[in-house]
Amino acid sequence: MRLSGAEWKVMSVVWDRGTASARDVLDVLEAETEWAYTTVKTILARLAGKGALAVEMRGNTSEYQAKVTQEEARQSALLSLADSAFEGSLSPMLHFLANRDSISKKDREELIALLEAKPGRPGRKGGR
Amino acid sequence: MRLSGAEWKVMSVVWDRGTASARDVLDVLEAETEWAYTTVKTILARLAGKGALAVEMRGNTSEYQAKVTQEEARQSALLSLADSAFEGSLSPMLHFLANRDSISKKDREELIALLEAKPGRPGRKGGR
DNA sequence: TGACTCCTTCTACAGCTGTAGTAGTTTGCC
DNA sequence: GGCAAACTACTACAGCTGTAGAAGGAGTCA
Repeated sequence: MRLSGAEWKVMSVVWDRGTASARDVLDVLEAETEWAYTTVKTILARLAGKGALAVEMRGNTSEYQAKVTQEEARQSALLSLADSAFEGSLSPMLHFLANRDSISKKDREELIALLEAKPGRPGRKGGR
Repeated sequence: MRLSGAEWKVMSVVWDRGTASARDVLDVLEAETEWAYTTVKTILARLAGKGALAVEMRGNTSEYQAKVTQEEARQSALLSLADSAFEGSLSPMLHFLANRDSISKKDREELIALLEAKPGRPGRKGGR
């Protein structure tokens, strides 16, 4: 499930709200975009078309609901970026990020804690 | 500098070799793609057009050389992904990655070492 | 000098993305 | 019951991407 830039914006609103109409999405995005109502509709339709959203008519209004989780979408975006830009694996990406000096001390500490907290997980594969 | 999937493949070869002709690129990529020679040429031309590559004629052959580093390209790809999918900041992305249980024990240890090795950099902000 | 081979530039075309407009249907209100 | 508001479905169109084909110049070898 590959999402385009505009699709991410729309999905974010739906993830946030659980369920949303085109109007809801537009109301939220009005702050950051200048989209016309029909632009939102088009993107929603495309998302429904590719199976990212479920649509249900309520009265004369379509209500949209996410069929993929944000986690899943994020993961697949990261994998796809790793694939094109980081030799296909997440770990060079992590290394790259961990090396950035734009990471704050606080972040670093949190991350260390996170990484240390993870269980050993010796042989397990095919997670989730 | 936004690179498309095909452009990443081509840039990778150029980064690897320092300088490359279309033929060189094709030779390397023949293993993983089935591109025609002219496909490679098209992508090279687009990359030159957007300033990612410099071109120099040597005999009757164009030699291409990277004008952006892999680091820069990776960074901007990550920023752009962070922007669309992770609320605009790298740290949720790092958190997300660090939380994946697909990270090997070895990676975790390396990362912890990396993160711990970074200097304190106390008050500095607005990085790079 | 002609046939190959290799390289170049130009052109093409379909699918995806951003961004809507138009027209037709429902609905709520006076 | 009719009009405005809101919704829907359909259509459009330009720019980007993947993927080439065609045509033509140049070096090379018999």
